[in-house]
Amino acid sequence: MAPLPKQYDPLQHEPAIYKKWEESNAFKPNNGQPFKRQDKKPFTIMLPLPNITGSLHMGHALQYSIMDVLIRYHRMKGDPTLWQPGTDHAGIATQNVVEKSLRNQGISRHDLGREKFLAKVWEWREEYGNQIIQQMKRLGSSCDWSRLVFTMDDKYMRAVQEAFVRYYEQGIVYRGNRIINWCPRCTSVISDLEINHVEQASELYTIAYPFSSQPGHISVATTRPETMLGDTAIAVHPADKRYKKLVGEMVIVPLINRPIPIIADERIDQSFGTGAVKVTPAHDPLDAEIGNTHKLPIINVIGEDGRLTNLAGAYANLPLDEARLQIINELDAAELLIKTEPYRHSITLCDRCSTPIQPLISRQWFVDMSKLKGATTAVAEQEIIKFFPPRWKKHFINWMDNVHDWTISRQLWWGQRIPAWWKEDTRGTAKEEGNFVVSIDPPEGDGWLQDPDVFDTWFSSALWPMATLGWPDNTADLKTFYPTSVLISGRDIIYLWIARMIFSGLNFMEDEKYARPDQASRIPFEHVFIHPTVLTKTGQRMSKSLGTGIDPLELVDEYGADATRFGLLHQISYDNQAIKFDPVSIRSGRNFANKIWNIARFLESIEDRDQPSTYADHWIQQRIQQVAVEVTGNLESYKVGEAARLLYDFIWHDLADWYLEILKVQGDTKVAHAVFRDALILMHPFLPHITELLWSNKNNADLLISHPWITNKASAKNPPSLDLFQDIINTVRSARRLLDLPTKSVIDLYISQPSDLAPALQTMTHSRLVDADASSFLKFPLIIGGVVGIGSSDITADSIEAAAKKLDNDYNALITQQTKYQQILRQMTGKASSKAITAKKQELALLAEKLSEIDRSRHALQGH
RNA sequence: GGGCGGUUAGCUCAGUGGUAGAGCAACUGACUUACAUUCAGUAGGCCAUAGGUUCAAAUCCUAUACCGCCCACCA
Repeated sequence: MAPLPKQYDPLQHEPAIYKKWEESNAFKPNNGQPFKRQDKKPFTIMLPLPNITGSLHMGHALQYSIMDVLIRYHRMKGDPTLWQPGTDHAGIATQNVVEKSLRNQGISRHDLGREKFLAKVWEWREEYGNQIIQQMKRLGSSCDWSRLVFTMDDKYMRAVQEAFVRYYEQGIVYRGNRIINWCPRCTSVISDLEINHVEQASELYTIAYPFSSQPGHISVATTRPETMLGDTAIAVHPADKRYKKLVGEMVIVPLINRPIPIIADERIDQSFGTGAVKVTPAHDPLDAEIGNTHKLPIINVIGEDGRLTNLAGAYANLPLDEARLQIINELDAAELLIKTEPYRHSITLCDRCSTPIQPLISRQWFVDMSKLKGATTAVAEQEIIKFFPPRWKKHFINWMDNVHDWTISRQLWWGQRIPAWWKEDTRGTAKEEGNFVVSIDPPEGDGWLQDPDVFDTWFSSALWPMATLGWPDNTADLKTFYPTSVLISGRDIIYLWIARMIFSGLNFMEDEKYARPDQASRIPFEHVFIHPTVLTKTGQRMSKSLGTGIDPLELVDEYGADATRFGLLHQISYDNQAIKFDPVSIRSGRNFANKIWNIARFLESIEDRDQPSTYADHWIQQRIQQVAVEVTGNLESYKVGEAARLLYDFIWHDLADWYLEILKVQGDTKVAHAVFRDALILMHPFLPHITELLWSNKNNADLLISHPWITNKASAKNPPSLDLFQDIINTVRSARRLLDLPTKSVIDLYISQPSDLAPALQTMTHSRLVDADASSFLKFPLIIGGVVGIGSSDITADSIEAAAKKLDNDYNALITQQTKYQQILRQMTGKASSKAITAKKQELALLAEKLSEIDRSRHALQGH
């Protein structure tokens, strides 16, 4: 084999290695072999399905790195391992993207019509929809690509429809006319989870509503005067003394002269504004509830186009902001506008397009959460599903406790059509019951029209763990891989997706057909691992629109996939909710890969020798066993960052800095090769490409990706320690600096304890060991006890003085410490555990020893 | 309005009861034949503040401040 270059070039190797894996079938569970009677439980991760509009960002890069580490670890452990990939049609997001590109050509989707528009979306999807899959591969993700699923595959859509029909039959899905969040720009309803509350400067208007049968008025504060056209009551708190007598009176809505009653309701806050509130049941969620209680009429004055409706009389068709201006002006002219004051309050915006949301009443499909939340909360509460880190359990339960019914219909074109049928196609006229049929196929007979609406994207992705495995059929895959092992995600989709998968799974797997006797067998996954969010170095959110994003693929191109993965993983901690990403860590990942590369080069270059094992050989063997145990433990508990750091420190410091330096002089090369081989195994999940490459360079017949993990237990109770050796070397090195000895001059060295690493010691310190402690030697105490003596003709009077000063300083520092420790020991006596006291006494003994060593050294110095 | 995180060296972060660590940056030295994407070393911290528990607190408890995130129907 040609000699390896000094520097590892990841770009030259990574794609070819990936190809080798793909061709080997390693990504498939059991290497693609049919399942026999499995003794081992499968390990399965469902990929949080990326949108087809997506391209890889930093958050993905981290998430996929974590998942790939766990997948590869379990695969090597011998678990039948499945990483199920797929993409999401992403209704609103995709429709918006395609609409935007059409708009650039001056076309609206309405110009094309539904069918032609959908054809365009499919075209777009063909071209760009799998971009992120390619990017995942570049990162080394070992998904089973043969199972790639798209949420609008025929089979998947069938499952979605099936779920809807079953929910309907169970009475969980219903069609209702209720107040919902309407986005005028998306022209669709959206769910409570797809809105954002943003604080904004605005005005609070106080408006006079005159009494109808007496002089005077009642004052009402509002931030949205235009909704007054839909007012059907004024509400006050029943205990409010100011208004008690007025309850039951009628007032006139200004400008439109509609009489409405004053009602009493406990939901009113007496302390806010005037304590009297206008009630607009059609356009405010709280008002809708109040209206419902008091059986108030509902007047829809805001339409789905964001303009006022015909019910707004003279204001019909006006855009909202214009209507507001006009109404304020007219109120002012009529002297009914009492005051206008600046006011900060939060408005709701569409999560997708930041358009202000209009609450309005509309006929939509809903999932009745009251029927699902109990079981869902229970599996979290009883830890049938476990959260990592555990604090997310509380978040989850809290959200479930307060969850509202879920609006699942969307007025979009791109998506999965709702399988409901009726005779008239005018939406809204279909009655709640009796006037439509819910079934996958159209009902018998002519004239049935399908509901034009599509499902919320999350309704379909909620079925992901089941539907990708073949549900509603009770397939072999479903039997084998469901429940999956762990769901790994950022915290942003805990409610949008994770919660919905859980209640979908619990509900649909209950059917006898699946033979799932308890909740533990129905849940979609056993663990939920919430990983940190990736922020910019300054703690900002990474976003394309803010220009704060960093493209992970650029990092991959510059430093390689392994370096990018490792750099990210090295930065995370199990308990952290966010990392401030610094690209320097990727460079350091690249350096680490290079370090590994050069360790391999070095091991290639040394000749095998038949030397007996040294103490260092035993030490490194024990160390890697320990590391293997700790890394394994960390991976089992999702401490991926901790595992990465452990490996980094072991490889760089223990193995390269110490062991290999010793090996240059003495030691068993067989041990070195074996330890490095084990290190490659342990590092493979983190740096899959370079480890695979070096593995094959070592003429291993198998692929590392499929090689068994190290499962030995750490054996030695008192593992050998290199402390003394390291202490000697460090002490000699700093003594050299102190004495200003030329780097290359060979010194005489006496050590108080013998070492079987004497040859290495001499080389690493440029010294010649001597048996006896000559009186002319300068003595330096070791940290762990003992002393080294240094003799050299290069020692000058100046350097002796410097050494004396240093020793004095050290001595004084130790005296201070000794005093402190003695005091602590006195405090501890009689109160602390005997173990702690013994430890403290030992520390003191060591201190005393060091002090006397220094003292002797000082005396010796004075002799010079 | 509620909840959850965080606050440790210039920067990014480890460290869950025994008196503080790493990497990067800075500074000093070295092209030591695996690696200058390297090696050896130096310096740098009242562990946010105030109380409390304890022989002993960065660590446990309580408040406060600041930063971040999540949830929420205050017109």
